[in-house]
Amino acid sequence: MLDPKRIRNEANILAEKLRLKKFDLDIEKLAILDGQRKALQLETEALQNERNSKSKLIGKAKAAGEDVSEILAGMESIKKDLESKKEKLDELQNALNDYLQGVPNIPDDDVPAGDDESANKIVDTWGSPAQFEFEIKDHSELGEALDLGLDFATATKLTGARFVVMQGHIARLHRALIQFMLDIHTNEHGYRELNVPYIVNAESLYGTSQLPKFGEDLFKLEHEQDFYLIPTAEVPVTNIVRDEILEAENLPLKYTAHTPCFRSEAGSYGKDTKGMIRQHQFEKVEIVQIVKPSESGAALEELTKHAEVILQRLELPYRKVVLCGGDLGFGSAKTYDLEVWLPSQGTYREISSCSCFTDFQARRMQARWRNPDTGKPELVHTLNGSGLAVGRTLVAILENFQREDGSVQIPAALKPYMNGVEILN
RNA sequence: GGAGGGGUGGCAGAGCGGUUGAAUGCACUGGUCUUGAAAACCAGCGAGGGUGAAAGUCCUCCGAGAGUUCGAAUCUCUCCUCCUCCGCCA
Repeated sequence: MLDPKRIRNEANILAEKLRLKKFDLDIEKLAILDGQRKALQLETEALQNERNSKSKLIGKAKAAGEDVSEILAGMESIKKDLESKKEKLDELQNALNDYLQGVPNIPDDDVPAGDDESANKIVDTWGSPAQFEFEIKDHSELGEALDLGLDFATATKLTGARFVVMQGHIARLHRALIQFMLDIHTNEHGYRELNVPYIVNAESLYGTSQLPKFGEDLFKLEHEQDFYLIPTAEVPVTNIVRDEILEAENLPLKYTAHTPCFRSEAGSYGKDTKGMIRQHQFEKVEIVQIVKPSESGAALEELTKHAEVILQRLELPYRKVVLCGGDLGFGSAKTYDLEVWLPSQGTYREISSCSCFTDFQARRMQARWRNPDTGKPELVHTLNGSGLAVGRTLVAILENFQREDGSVQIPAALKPYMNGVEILN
């Protein structure tokens, strides 16, 4: 959520910036609503004040044994008046709040303009795609051909479309990737490893802004309480700081967690129907940082680098792109996508998305730090990125390290995790 | 699942219908004292919001929500959550 004060004071500037994100800020509607709010709030609070001071008078008078009927006389009308005003005020504030909840974050100044992904800018390219002397296969062909490999048919029986069963060496490779990623982030990049709930409440989803706008992407549980399966570890991990005031010396907080992610993938029916690219359940190693506002720009660069290291160690060719305004996520001020080379598609596909949310999530969560310069609680900045999406990393390895006979070489960096297995066949 | 007891400021812990946003202690910040530190003493010290140029001022918040009342941290109801005991269980 944006700062309501800022919207009040700089509506035109913000509207201009939000146009980059293809969002049309309704300044007029906001001005009207806020004008009504202001008037009504003043009246309501004046009435509350009157009620409070008269009630205190009654208390005093009673203690002194005096007659209170005179003071009591006007109270009934104040009460009624207050009740109706309060109700209207609540309605107004809800309407304002609903609107503000739907306003996306302001893009950073260096975010390129553009309507869709075609306007994203390539920042960096690492490695070069291998040249194959034979006809290449895609990951599902490769995986299904393996004796102990990918088994989509069984998963369909067990559950339905967009799930997979991994067997034997592939399952091990999947597990090895998780260990490998977590080890690097904890040992080399300074993140604390967390194990978190895979089910969260609605409040947490509001905090990181999956709700109220993106509820259709979530799996909701049938339960007395509003419980949801997490769509990403970002939700439980970032919400750790919800309603907290952090001490400056404890910042930055750097967390990593491996979790499954559950997405209903509503509205993506035609896309990536084959294979493991888009599943209802996949696993991810997430990295999250909670930082002082002045440090969030540098933190995004660092965090993205941390995700890149994984790709480099795995010898997977990739490129780094900065998302243009139109492609930027709802809460993000700036996002780098890391895209890995997929030989079967002859293109780069997203394998990590690293974003800085500035104070957007922090305001929703009331996640603050005590600024020693002011002594006051101020909002933190939050960042997160995939480091990396495990299923897609597995796909990339299968495809990039495939050999003519359909076997797959394991990248050297994973050898310590594979119990001697060097080739999948 | 059953039975009982709790949830108050950074922490501990009073308050159980009226001048209580909340005693007291610890912690923290500033000051006095001291060569310096400690101790002692004095003062300050929750969060969110409105309004205002500012000083200030007003409103809201004692797990959450609803209710009773002129007035609720205090009374009633529902929910959440924690602890102890019993049962079941990976």
